[in-house]
Amino acid sequence: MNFTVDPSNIISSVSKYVPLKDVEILYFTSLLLPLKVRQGEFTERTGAISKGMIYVNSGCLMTYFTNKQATDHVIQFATAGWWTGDLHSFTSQTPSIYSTKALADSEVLLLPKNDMDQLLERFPKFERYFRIIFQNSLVTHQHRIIQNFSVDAEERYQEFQKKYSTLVQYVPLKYIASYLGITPEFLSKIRRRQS
Amino acid sequence: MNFTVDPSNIISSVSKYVPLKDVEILYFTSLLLPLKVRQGEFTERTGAISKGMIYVNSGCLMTYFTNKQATDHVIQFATAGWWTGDLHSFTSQTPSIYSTKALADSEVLLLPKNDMDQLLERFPKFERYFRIIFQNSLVTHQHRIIQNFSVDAEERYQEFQKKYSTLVQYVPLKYIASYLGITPEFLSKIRRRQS
DNA sequence: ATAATTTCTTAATCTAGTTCAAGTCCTCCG
DNA sequence: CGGAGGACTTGAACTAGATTAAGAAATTAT
Repeated sequence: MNFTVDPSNIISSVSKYVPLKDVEILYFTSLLLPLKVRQGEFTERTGAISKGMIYVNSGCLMTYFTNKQATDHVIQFATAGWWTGDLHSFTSQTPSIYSTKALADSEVLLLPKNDMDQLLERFPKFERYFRIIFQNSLVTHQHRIIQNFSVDAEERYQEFQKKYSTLVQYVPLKYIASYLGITPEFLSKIRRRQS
Repeated sequence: MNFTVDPSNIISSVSKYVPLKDVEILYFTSLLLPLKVRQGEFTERTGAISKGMIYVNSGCLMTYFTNKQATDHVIQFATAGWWTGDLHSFTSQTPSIYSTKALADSEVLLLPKNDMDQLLERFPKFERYFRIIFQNSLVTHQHRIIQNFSVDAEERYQEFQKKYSTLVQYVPLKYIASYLGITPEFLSKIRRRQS
């Protein structure tokens, strides 16, 4: 381990849902692999098996899917305090169909599958934590599906601006377009209309 | 309780992920509220707070969202062995924005919020079960978002037919259209093309 | 600085999917 | 049995958003 990351962020994130004892904190943090990722670098790559769940300590990453026509589709942005990665590849330990890339210099904590399994085995308390994390994420995903069906691109962009006002400043517009499910050209049109 | 439901389905569903002792089975099933729902009846309604997590023992339900323009958007179908309901309303105990309706005469098991909380408190083993359920569901939802962005309606319909071949027979086409994010008229066109 | 590359915008053309309106087919119910 | 309402289809007109191609602006590298 060539550098360390202050684990206080992730600990307080977990503590929001389950109270932790010192021994649990110690064991949990011992499993986390700190990683520095420079802007443009990848933590996960299409075709490779997921290295683990990724907790963003600082910076910003995005996860996207590349289809047969070689167009990218952003499925999520993750800023400090979020978990990201390819949950499917992680769960099934099969080659990933997603890539995860840093949009800014970032510090992340990696929790490999085996280590997570052992963590959950030894301290079932963490089952609760991840159950809540996944449950909340599920609500968000359902909301996004509805939104994509029942709201037009312009309104979706406005909601995005509200919800991710910090991101809007440094995430390239083409990725925002992709996240919204439209082309960069069309996002341009929307932006002109607005001003 | 005016009738009972054989709990062997739900027990074997849970047992697939966590081994259960008799006392756990007994307690768990004691919490489940059996409900008979006739075709066309609702288990959940927009504006009301979620009654609980809904396990489908037999039959088929659908959950949908109605937007300001009064158009329905199906977010999921649930057949035997699936959980359904409005997870957001369930989690936050706020009024639901979804409705859940039976597409066929069905038997469901209701797990109210308080009871689930107590279950998880008393037997943390169930945290694991629901963690896995939510984790898998999350993977499915991510896949659906990607699919809606990168695959056209015709291909989406074909995938649907493969994946839900049992449903296709008795779910009205307009609901399938809604699930796919298109109008019934356009689905009609797609179907004509195919034959 | 200047060149090179990527990002963003603009405009013209095109298309997947919508809307509206009408008609057919089913099913269920008195 | 007939009729009433919902489910499905058809077609014509329309529109949100895609595609293509080009240029302007911003970053990055040399």
